Amino acid sequence: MSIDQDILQTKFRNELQKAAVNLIYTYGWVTEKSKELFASEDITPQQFNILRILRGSHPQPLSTLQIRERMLDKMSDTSRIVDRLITKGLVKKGTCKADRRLVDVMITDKGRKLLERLDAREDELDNIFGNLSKKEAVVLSELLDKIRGGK
Amino acid sequence: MSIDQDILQTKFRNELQKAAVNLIYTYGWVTEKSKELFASEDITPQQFNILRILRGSHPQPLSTLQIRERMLDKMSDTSRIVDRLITKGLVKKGTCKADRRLVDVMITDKGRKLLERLDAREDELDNIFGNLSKKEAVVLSELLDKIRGGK
DNA sequence: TGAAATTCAATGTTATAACATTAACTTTGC
DNA sequence: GCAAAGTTAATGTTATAACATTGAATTTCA
Repeated sequence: MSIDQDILQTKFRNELQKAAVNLIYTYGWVTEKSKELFASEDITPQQFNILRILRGSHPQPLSTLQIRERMLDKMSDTSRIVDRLITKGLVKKGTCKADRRLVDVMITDKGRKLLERLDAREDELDNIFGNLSKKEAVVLSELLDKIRGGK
Repeated sequence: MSIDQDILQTKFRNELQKAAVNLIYTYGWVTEKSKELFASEDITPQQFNILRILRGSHPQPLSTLQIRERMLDKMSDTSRIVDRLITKGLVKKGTCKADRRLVDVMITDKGRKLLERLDAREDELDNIFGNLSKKEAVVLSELLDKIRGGK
């Protein structure tokens, strides 16, 4: 369905505004879809993001700042999301011995097993964008890069 | 800058995943930019969204549900955002006489004056997408529509 | 008509974003 | 070596998303 029909606004000021509204709307649609998958493991997209980052570095621990640098959402509230993952037993943390300001955050076996279960369902994630061909996905990425390009 | 360089992840599983990550990342970039403009009037994007909807119907009031239906983010917490706008004196509400379950929400003169000040700066909003040509914006909208197309 | 079902706004709860501040710790410069 | 500056994680605050529940009001239907 086109953006004109999906929202009740019938006219846009210009094509740029229409594309901007469409981007915001489609983002909501995509995150909504992905949440369904994560909810089956009782985690949120941000919690998944941190788990994936920690698996990437395992068994090397990462500090809160290192995790934040690798997140899509740079300003996110890493300390508190990590604390929620600790409550769930999916990560653990301790003080870094070399620099006691830092914390060593590491994924637990339980956390890694959870990710393995999600790995088996990667195709469901890909299916969210399944209506696009590979070529269309490339064009989309190029256009998105270009939006941010001026900076 | 391309998405590969913007985030520290060097490889993606496929072009679909790369486009998905790029969409999420670019959404964050765009909303960040637009927030700067709204912050100059001390409102948030969601509060702006509701004000704009109410201006569209003025002087006819809308119920909470009617506002929500017109918002980009359907599940958003309309009652509480409206209450924050009331605190700021930008909207007012009363009980609908025809159906006392509903509330009549209407934009105030102060709210309309705020929107008029932002109207004068529409070009700043357009500039967020200014790196795209009109044709590219059309292609982007078509691709985004297609993502959601399969339902 | 009157009970049941439905609609609607308000409110409660948890997770997050974005920003500011604080306190602990380390590095720098003298 | 020590004071000042810088770094880091934690915490506080406000706004929001998403979901569930509640209670008031209305509609449906027997």
